Amino acid sequence: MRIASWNVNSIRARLEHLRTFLGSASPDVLCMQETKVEDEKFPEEALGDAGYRVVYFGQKTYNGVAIAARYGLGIEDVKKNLDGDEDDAPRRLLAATIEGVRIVNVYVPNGQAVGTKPFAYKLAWFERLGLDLATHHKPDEPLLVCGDFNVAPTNLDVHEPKRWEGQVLCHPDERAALGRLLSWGLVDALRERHPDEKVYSWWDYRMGAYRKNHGLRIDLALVTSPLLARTKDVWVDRSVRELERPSDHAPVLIDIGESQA
Amino acid sequence: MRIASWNVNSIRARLEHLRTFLGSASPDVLCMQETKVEDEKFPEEALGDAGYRVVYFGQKTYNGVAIAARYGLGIEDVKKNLDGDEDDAPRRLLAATIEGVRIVNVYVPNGQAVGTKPFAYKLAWFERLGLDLATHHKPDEPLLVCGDFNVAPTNLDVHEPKRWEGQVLCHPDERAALGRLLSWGLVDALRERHPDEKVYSWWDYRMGAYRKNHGLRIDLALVTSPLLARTKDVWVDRSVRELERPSDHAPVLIDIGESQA
DNA sequence: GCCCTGCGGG
DNA sequence: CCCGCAGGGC
Repeated sequence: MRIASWNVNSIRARLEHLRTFLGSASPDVLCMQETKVEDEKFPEEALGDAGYRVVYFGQKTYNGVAIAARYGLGIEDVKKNLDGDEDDAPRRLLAATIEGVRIVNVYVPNGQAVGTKPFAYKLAWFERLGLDLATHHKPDEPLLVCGDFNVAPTNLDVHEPKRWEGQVLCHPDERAALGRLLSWGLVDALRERHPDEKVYSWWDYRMGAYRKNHGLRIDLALVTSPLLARTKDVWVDRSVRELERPSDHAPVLIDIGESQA
Repeated sequence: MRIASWNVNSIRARLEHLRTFLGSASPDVLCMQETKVEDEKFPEEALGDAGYRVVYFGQKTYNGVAIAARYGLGIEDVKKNLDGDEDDAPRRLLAATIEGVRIVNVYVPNGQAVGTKPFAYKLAWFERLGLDLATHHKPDEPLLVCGDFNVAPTNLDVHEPKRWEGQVLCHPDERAALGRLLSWGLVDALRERHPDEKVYSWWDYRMGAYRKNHGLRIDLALVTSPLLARTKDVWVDRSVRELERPSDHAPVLIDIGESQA
């Protein structure tokens, strides 16, 4: 089973690229972030025409998450947002079980700048995500937590660590929060498979960052040990980041083999 | 010599279509309206790459006119706006002499709604245009006045005259104003050559008007008798109106033969 | 830079 | 329906 995660930066602005990606990478499941569309206006038909059933949880202008799965795959036990989130909370989490794999699709708050209220909200959101996982799951279940984490785990995941040191996306407090999440029983699958590779998933639209490969790896696939054992490979597909008017993120993909149970 | 007139509805939003049109119709001269760009930001290079020299007279957001002529053709005696227009007047007229033909490129005010102040301004603009022509030209000169006139000359130029009766673009006062312009010594070249054809040049973006061919002919090529004698044909080229994200107008083209003088 | 939301103009 | 613009987010 191939699962992809992609911050599309507006699903309506990215429909053509979405078709291109589904056609070329052919994932069985696609987790999307920053769909930026309320559910009533979600382009369900376009996904259907491409051969995917989709569940979505979005809002106007900001945030919004969705999971598309190839027709024939069941999408079970859908969960929206974190426990305790009010109805008007930013829509940042969508979880579902597909082919026995629990998939938690997250769009972690960006945090704006270190020391701000949004930054505190981001750190708290990480803690609440940890609580959520501990409440509903165990580290020995096949669980994938993927999405835009808005944190580069280590300096290996940053093109120019000096320039980013202490900045939002690279701050020790964010890395520690991610670390606590991992310590529960998750592994950063790409880094596990490719311990030394410089791989990025996001390049700022500004300053010609993509052209210069000034990127960060902030889109992650975290897996429990039973899923890690089934993981064949993890990689970033830059092809859609090369197109005209792309999302600022490239998709992360993970190939998972059959369960031996 | 082939001269085209096209309301592009933002030249920057239409650059790709513009290249397509110049490549397929291959006009020697292209008069554009609603360029919607200040002169400092005019995409002169794109036109140059396509093989055209260009003069322009535009402003931010609204209006704006330009004339492109194939390299090798001279662009002489450029005139901007009507006599008496202040510097801050809407930029709606650009005239130039090319290959001995005086070309007056106009974007007549829309008029918004009958009875409004903009409507009165539109009627006054027509009168001032007439004065301008009478001041600077004679009906026995080779003169072309082309552009978006925002008037459908007769009900033959309207897909559903009943629905448009008395409305702006079809109101008797506008038609009379256009009539006075013609009475000075101009002929509606397309109608002269095709007396009974239903031909439209503009279709509202809304209500699927193009799909239903609910159009109006408001883009005109008016010629003096010496030019009429040289006119081989006049037509509307719908090809660029069929593309994705088109202008709401289609170009009008006129083919003019060599002077016998 | 590129996305969103309104708004005003057509 | 499709432009432009301004303002905010990332």
